[in-house]
Amino acid sequence: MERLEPIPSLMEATADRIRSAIILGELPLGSKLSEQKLADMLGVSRSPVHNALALLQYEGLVEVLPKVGSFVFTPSVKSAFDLCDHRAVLESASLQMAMEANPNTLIDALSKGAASMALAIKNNDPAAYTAGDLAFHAAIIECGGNKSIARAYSHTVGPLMALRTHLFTTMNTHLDRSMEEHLDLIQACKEGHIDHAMTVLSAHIGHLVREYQTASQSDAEQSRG
Amino acid sequence: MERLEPIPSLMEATADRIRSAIILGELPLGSKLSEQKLADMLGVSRSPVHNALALLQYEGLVEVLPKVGSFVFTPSVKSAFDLCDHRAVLESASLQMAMEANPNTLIDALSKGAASMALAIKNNDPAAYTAGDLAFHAAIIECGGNKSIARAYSHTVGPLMALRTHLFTTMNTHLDRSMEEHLDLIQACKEGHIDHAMTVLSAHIGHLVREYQTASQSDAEQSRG
DNA sequence: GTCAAACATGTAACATGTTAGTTTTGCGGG
DNA sequence: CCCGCAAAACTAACATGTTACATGTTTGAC
Repeated sequence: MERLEPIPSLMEATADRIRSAIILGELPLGSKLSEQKLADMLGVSRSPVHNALALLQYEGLVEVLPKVGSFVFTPSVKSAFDLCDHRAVLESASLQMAMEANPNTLIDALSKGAASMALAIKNNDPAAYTAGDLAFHAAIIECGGNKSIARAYSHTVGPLMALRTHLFTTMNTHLDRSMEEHLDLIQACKEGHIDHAMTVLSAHIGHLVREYQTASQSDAEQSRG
Repeated sequence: MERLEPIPSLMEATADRIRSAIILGELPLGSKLSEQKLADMLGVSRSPVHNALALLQYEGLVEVLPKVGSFVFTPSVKSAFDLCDHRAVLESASLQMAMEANPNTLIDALSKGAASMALAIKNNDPAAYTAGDLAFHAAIIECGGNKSIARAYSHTVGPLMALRTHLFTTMNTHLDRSMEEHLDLIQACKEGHIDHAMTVLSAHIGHLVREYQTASQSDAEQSRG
């Protein structure tokens, strides 16, 4: 019999709902999260909300001030850079590990991700593109085969997704260039050029950083204007 | 006025006590942690214990099976490797960042750590040596200046400390070689040879991995014998 | 008028009762 | 003797009452 997925606890379900709300931008950055109000809103008691907020604090999406309250995280430009650099480090290392251990598995997984991204561009479906992008990069980590790195990586996903959403109005993602970089990466892997692949990957994430930077600058200008 | 450090909550204090007990080997690997019994033992109610266990799960020191119980983590050889590799990745990256940003600060911090380690060897004080070692490597991360990486790094510390304790009977740490590697690293930094410094660092952590491996093999043989 | 101390209010942390799910055990049938 | 099933004991998850803390406001002294 197939291993069934564990039934999510109420706490986890609560965390999922709050996380989604943050990532989707329904809860603005920095806004206060009263445990009582969240409990009433979600129709549960305070316990699961309390524990869910603790979990989200570990993920970096929520900041908890003891005895005062919880708030949606307020990322600085620096922290966005840190997240991106961190991600680049983990992905580069995983890419190298994957290429040394089982390059074909990696290339297959990357190709699959790239295919769904290409389809998304064709259909002009940004959400699908983002999903494909996530899968592409998750595949690198997955193929690296290091559980500890995978865990750390997963903790960068939520905050970066939230950033992307909240800066979306001013972010103009260059889908074509992004797509091309992914294909370059696959090509480098196929040719066995690990160093070049790592360079491409770092550059790719570097572009993401620069987009966050310009987006946050635009945001700041809009705030002043 | 200097910023005072925040008073730890009961939950955090509870987590600290359980963490220490695991790292010091008072709670054996894989042993069951009943929330009720821990609460009675520590003289607190179940709530802070429950939340503390959730925190320790996030740190990787305990595994929680919903509705069943919590257990001290049971590291496999693979997971020990993963932790070491992960650490090597984070430290290498931080070393590079620190060398590019403010090499002198880094060298000062490393020298300070190395000094206390040398003193510990002179006094034949293994605990002090471990503390100096921790400070040395923490300094690399600190000087890297990336908060996201620092957070991930801190999550590798507890499990690795616990491993070290539990394998201590069979681990014969080569203090002299370890000390020498640290000094080599500082020298490479002073000369500005970033690549060489990263190589030395990776090799140093690689030695740690190999010690875990031989120690766990000895353990296995003892179990059979 | 200014400053500080008492107070009122709102908050999460903690304690504990209740519920629901899991594991173990013991008994009866094969 | 072994297997299956049922019941009991145990466990954590959840709900909620209580407490202690943080913070903003008012008031009284100077």
